[in-house]
Amino acid sequence: MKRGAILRGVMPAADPLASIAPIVFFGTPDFAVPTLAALVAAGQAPALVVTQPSRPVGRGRQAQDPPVARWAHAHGLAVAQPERVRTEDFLATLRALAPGVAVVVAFGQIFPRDLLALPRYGCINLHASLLPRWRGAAPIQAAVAAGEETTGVTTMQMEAGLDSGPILLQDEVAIGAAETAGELSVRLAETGAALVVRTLDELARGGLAPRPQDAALATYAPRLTRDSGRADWSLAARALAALLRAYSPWPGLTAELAGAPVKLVRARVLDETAVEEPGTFLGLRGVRGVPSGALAVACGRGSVLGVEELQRPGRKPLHAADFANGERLRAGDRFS
RNA sequence: CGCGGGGUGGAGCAGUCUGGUAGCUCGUUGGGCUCAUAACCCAAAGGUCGCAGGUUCAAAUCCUGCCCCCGCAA
Repeated sequence: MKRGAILRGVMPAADPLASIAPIVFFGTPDFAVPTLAALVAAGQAPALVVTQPSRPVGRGRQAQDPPVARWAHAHGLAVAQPERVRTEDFLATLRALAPGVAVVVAFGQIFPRDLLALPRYGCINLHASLLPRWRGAAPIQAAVAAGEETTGVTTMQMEAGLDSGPILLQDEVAIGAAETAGELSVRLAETGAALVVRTLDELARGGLAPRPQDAALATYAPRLTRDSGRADWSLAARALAALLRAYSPWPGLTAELAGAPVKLVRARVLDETAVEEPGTFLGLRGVRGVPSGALAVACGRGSVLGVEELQRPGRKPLHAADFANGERLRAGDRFS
């Protein structure tokens, strides 16, 4: 083929993408899958997919491969699942590949300097925020929790600091008024996948102009923990609603009622005011578009939250009216 | 054999420990009342108590096995 082209006097332009090959992909959860798929679709299938080892997951008994591992296996890609990437063994494996670039998306392990310097074009990370805003492990949740209306995705050149590397490309994404972090994450993963493909393309053509981050504008989004989600009723209903969306589906926002935990599954700000103590149940309210209504609960500064769906541990999520019936809720009962 | 909760009229629950054929809050249907309401009053329909076996004069309740649902293990 090549030869034929030359004979016809048409020098094939060297494929620019060849210069950054081979690609090594690092990623683990669902968020990383669209990027991997996009690379393959763009004809830039990684020579190696690195992902976390299988771990026991779910109610069932068995260890399960992380989503990226499953996808890679299903599509015949080479997969490595090192317990730790910072071992000499693993670095040697990588060196043997002589990667042009590493693409890192929600991998879950910190890269040692040796690894950062290993690929000829370095390591490129997809981060789910508009850096320098929301560096760290939970950028999507942080943006939603802060009640922001816009966030985005960033590709950056990785360096030793946490999400501090020079910005390559960014794409803005609007946050829906009722959108949960889980839902937003799905959209950002898609947007990010396209951005990564574009980034690699421009990298290969030499068209990227890395912009250093303004560290003064940086904010941090620490990893959420299981008990991040305690409902604080002294907060304004608007803040509580934002937190609820941010902590959905994990870790969830939990309150206490009658001495036992209740998870708040869905809620909205109600257009009314209350003089009762924060946490006081005010009654069942009709809400347009919500057949089962909402439990009105007093929050900070007289605001009122309408809880539309809630769940007791070990039970399935219930709509407001069902919950109120089953629990024999009466106005004046207190959440805490 | 990772830990734990649960399956009772259409919905959500109580009753199970201390066996004696089923109750609560809703919904549904019919009627009444009201300017009006996820308001109120009256009446009615609707249940093989997850499945199978066992113990017993008698099982939702005790014993055995099985099926299904869900929470937590970042």
